[in-house]
Amino acid sequence: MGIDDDAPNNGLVLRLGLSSAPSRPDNNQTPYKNPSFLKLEATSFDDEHEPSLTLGLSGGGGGDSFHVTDTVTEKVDVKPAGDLYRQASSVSAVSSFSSGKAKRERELSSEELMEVEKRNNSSRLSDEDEEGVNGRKKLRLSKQQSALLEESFKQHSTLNPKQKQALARQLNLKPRQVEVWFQNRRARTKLKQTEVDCELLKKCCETLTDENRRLQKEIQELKALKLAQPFYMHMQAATLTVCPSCQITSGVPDGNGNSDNNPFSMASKPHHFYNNNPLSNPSAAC
DNA sequence: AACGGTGACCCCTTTACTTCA
DNA sequence: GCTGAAGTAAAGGGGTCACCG
Repeated sequence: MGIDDDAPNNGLVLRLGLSSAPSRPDNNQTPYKNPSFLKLEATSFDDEHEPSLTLGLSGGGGGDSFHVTDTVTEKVDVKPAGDLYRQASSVSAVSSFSSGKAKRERELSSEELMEVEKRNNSSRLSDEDEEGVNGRKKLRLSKQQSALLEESFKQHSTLNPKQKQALARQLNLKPRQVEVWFQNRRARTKLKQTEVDCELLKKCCETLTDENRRLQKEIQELKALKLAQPFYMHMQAATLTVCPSCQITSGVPDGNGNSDNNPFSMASKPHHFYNNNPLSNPSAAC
């Protein structure tokens, strides 16, 4: 991609970058696996290629992308942002002890079980337990409990065992319940973030599509102008470089092949945006 | 040192219950 | 009162990592 010396001078490259990999919560050992951060980049066109824009939701192994091609036909290819970090692993290598129940029982240490049993004699859990052992009863957390959990979640989105135990004691819940609540809470947070990202991408897509349309129009105009006045265009290019879309003017060529000074040098030095919000730069080119 | 088993923890998906319009 | 949607607690399955023998 890009423009070299023998390429037509009207090749333009437009890039827009957004890549904010979020940092992992402090008290977790495993590497951060959240794939949902945005990366928008790269459009190019010249005489041989149709204008195109590509929007990507990057970080998941390259699988997630919007692709917008052409100003007329817009192809949108969206794959769900699944956890590709895990999808690559084997189909099924399940331990013989990994059945659900065994797993659950395993997760409750004997200490916890005793504690739970004690609590069941006196707490609201036992009050709501009357449906029977097999029935899946739905606990509704009290406002106080929810508030405390929320407060705790604000401080750290994951819990270490001590924190979990303490919180469970404080809330009069099973440690497992606290754990599950945090899991669900993290999931909700992630879902919300995904929705926000999705909206952001939609807006970016619209912006870039508009930009693409506009630039294509400019190309057509420049082509027409070049055909009509080839000599004039040559002189103009040799002395002055003007970004047609934003009217930024660079200096005259220095003879060193410095891209900054080449006529219509946008391709070799495109306007990049490194901040985290492409919407703060409504014009993708400028 | 390499390896397999195990426990702990996490995430994702699904299920089932509750609440509310 | 019934119903469907939304919210959410819990279950189940599968993955990673650390530890141990």
